[in-house]
Amino acid sequence: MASRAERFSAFRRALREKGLKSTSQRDDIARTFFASTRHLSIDELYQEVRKVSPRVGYATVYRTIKLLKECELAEEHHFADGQTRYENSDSDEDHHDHLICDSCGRIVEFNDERLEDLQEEIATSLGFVLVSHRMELYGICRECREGAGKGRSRQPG
Amino acid sequence: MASRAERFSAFRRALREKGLKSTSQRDDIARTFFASTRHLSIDELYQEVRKVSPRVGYATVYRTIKLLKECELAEEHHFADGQTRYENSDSDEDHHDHLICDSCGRIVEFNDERLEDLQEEIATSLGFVLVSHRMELYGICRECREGAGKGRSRQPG
DNA sequence: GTCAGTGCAAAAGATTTGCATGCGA
DNA sequence: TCGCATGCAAATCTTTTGCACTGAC
Repeated sequence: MASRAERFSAFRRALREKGLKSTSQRDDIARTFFASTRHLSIDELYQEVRKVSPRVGYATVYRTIKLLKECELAEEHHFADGQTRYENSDSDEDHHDHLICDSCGRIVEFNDERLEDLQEEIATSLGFVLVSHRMELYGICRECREGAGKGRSRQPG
Repeated sequence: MASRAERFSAFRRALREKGLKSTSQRDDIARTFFASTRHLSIDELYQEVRKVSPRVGYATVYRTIKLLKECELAEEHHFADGQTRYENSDSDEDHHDHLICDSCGRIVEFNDERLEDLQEEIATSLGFVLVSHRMELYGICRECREGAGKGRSRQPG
């Protein structure tokens, strides 16, 4: 798993290769994004970045997260709550899926090779060549069941 | 699998039970929706309904599809293309997932018990009680591969 | 006759875009 | 210097809401 610093370098390198400029806004946004381990919404990222650099606009955050997606450093998720969220992704790392608590919003990542194999098999049997997939499990986590649903209150991360 | 007529009756019955009125607009929208086997976007549904009843507004379509969801007669999907689509659902029928062609947009439904079992097992092992899940596979269908990607052009159904 | 339902337009929320200005290479 | 990047505001796009009028019960 690449460190924050390595990802940040990868971003600068990617910009250079694309002939794009490094700017203080892009740096601040990328650094803030890489520093988070949560699944950030644009608004959360914007609020965080504003703490460091109070003049950045929404548009720049949108434009920069788009660049991060293109560099495969950010992964976009549309979970059931409707909010678009972005996650630090890492091509070195194995693919993972998400298990989300319907009560507190907690997001747990998991990886299961059997699942991946089964998906491949299903796609093939239907005549498809599998390119990607999306899978989310929704349920109630142990803390919420034991605390009668009063776990953390909807703070996905 | 319930027939169109049975679903339509189920809808009228559900409205009555909720103390809501049956109106010609609701009837037209529901009938149009039940007549489709595709995964309709709001706009597609709206266009179809307008052929039958040219004065219905978007708002009524939105409001009616919301009712259909509450009655569990419509299922909402947010596929990767960003468009919200609605599918005829049927509680008599087994749950199914979707396999979507990245090239032509074709949507194939499938069901695999092993997948369901595996999901249950994964959720349990992480301390969750599984409530629901969402799973979509993306790939390239045989027709698009053989036709060099020139299959049907982005007409999900 | 009543009150929920409808159509329209306006509002709201998320994202994108146009444009004058700023700043990195 | 030159042109891409930025910030702002306006434009889009999707979905929801307010309101006066209509129509189902």
